[in-house]
Amino acid sequence: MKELTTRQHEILGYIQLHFQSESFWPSIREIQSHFGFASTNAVMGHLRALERKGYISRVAGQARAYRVTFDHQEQAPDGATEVVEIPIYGSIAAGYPDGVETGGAIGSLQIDVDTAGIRRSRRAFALKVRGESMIDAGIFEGDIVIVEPGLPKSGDIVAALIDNETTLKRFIQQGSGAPFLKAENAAYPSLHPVSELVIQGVVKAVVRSL
Amino acid sequence: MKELTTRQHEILGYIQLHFQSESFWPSIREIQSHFGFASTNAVMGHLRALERKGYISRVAGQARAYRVTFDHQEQAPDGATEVVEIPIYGSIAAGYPDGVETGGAIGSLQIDVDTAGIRRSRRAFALKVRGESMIDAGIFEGDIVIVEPGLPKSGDIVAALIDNETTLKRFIQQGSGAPFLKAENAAYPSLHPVSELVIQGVVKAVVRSL
DNA sequence: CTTCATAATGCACACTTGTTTAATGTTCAT
DNA sequence: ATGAACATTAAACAAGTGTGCATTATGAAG
Repeated sequence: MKELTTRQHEILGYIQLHFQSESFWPSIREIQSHFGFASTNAVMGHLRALERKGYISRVAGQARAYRVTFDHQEQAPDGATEVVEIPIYGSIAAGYPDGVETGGAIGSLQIDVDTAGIRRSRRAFALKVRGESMIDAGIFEGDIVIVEPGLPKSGDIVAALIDNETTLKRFIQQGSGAPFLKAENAAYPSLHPVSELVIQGVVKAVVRSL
Repeated sequence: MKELTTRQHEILGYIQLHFQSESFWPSIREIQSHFGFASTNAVMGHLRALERKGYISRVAGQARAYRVTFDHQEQAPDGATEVVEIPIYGSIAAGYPDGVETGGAIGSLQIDVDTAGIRRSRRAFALKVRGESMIDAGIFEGDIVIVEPGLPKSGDIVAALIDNETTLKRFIQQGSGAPFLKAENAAYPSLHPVSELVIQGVVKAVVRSL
């Protein structure tokens, strides 16, 4: 594939951008005005060059009738990042999620381990958030949190089993004192739990579909 | 969504098919001759109907300048959700979110299309969020938003190009009035942009690594 | 030094294409 | 039967749009 000059590169970039945002191609005069040319022929020359070099293909005489044949924006070569499938639970009834029987799962998602911030070795799971106790931490009802089993550090958001129900709270441990759980919502009280505190895991990522 | 008549359905099918195979839209006369109409006005009526019912959106007076807003047919045939790789940009400088300079990507993430709420056909990209203008919508600095190029509906969060910088705002259009952009942070003003508003895409998902 | 590709101006032409107005006939629910 | 939405014909207009020719200038290659 022949190289493009700077100007040709800009033109190709613009028409692809225009196509992406408008879903139809720019006319020659639209390209002209975008680049501030005084003549449509400046554009013509570049389009001819792009076609000659094989980047686009045009239909002669017809309006906005062309296509980008060579996709200029190459894909990032597949990195070493690994994609894992994570089951989504609506709630986790009694203690730890069963990783084996996925009967309770209400769905699943796939995401690469780097983005989710998890290790493949641990069995991560996901929860669909109910309630608004973490709203001040930017976690809303309907969001999906990815939880990795493990011990929390102070400040982590954890999935904790309280009254037989999984709840999201911020885990706080000051000095060597007893840890407590803080709801990130001014309307909710903090919990100073007794010994019966079961931490199911640490929230590693939040995914929200809009 | 209002129902389509048989004829309207055929027309919509044809223009989508034409777009798929040619990557640009058919002109009115091309539609006309494909269906054997004796008058361009037969097509005009159907296009008006399709636009009125919200299936397409047209640019008045311009050639082949429209788009299909509601994707009528086309459904993923495979039950297995598909994982796509999405490039992450730190910012989009001069209006080229594509890989014109692939160096712009600061990473990539992989996620299944269902969770991200995107279509594989569109070229989605991701942005690392800077600033706090969307804090009230639960989008914080450092979050990653997945953006799909396309036209926004009122209430959508969009990536918009303002002063040569990509910014997240909520897109509001009341009735048929001019749209404006609203920051989801009480400390930030709303923007009533002039015509030079470039919407780079609609935010479909938010991913936060903790 | 000449030649060639790139880059751009200026202008006019002609085809492409969207749009309008006027009319006719159909189907369908009220 | 009556209005409303649908379907289509017909002719003409105006704007959108691609294209050609003439011309100038620059930098790299031969």
